[in-house]
Amino acid sequence: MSDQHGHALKAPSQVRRLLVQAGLRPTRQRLALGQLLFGGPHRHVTAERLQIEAAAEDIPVSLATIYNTLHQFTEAGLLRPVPVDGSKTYFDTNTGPHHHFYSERDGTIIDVPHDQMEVIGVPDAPEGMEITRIEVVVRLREKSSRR
Amino acid sequence: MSDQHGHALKAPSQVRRLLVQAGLRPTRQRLALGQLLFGGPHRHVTAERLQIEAAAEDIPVSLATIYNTLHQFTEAGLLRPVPVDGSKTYFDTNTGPHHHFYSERDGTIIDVPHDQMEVIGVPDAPEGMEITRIEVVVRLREKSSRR
DNA sequence: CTGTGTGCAAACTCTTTGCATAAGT
DNA sequence: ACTTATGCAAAGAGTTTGCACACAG
Repeated sequence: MSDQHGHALKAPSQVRRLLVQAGLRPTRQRLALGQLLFGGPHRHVTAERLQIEAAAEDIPVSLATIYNTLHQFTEAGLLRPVPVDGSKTYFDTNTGPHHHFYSERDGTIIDVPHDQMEVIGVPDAPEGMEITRIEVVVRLREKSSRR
Repeated sequence: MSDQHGHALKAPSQVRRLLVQAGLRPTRQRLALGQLLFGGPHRHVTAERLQIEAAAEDIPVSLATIYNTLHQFTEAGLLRPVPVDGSKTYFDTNTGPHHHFYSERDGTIIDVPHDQMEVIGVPDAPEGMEITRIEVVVRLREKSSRR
């Protein structure tokens, strides 16, 4: 349902519906964060960044609530953590199948459509286990200026 | 060059040479940690685990030194951090091209030989950037106990 | 009203740092 | 001796938790 690898673009009323369907009360904070997350193109955010953006919209939300909300959204399937690197946790609004470019220089994450890059030869999962998903991260660095 | 995807198996004298070549003094602690890391098959360790193992070998090493050493080894190209998930940092003694299984249940990492699993259709790097490497993590969970 | 959500501050985990002491060459 | 490494404890970063108050239904 809805768009998996397109854009998340949701109007305020749609964001409200999203929350309600997930069994989450549409509170001021959750609506604001939901709007920031799903109101535009897909994005990759950290808790810290989201707090800054919320504050800029004159809806200051405590970090505790940001974390609570990010986890609730994740459990509801609206977000997905991206294990790129380092200590910070990134959350991706795109929960569909796709992969990532990761710039080691500035920590930027860029989506790579699923149909553009594919993994072949995936071995069977060990006995009693099953594959949840396959994550591909293409690490980038600044090109060296000589050759 | 040595073996990239075979085993790390090094005798004590070889470990000593490894350190010296990397410009690191072969101290008691570094030799012990080096032996634990490179003395057998390739492995994936956390700082904490390494400390426990060192202590078991009657060479107690402080956590600060463990971290210092892991980073020095990494800079020397003897180790490589594996960005699987979560807050802990895993270090892989296999610095050659290969990929990983990651068990979400117990945090176990298993190597997948590079020639067994391949990524096709990798897009060009953005302007001015180049690809350092491609990380593939196949996430596993216990097979459907429910649904 | 009733119960869930929020904010605050304190707690926690993993990792890093500063500085006095110990060890390698 | 001279220099670099180590250990300790304290500080830091990111994330979590407990509890009183606030707010949505």
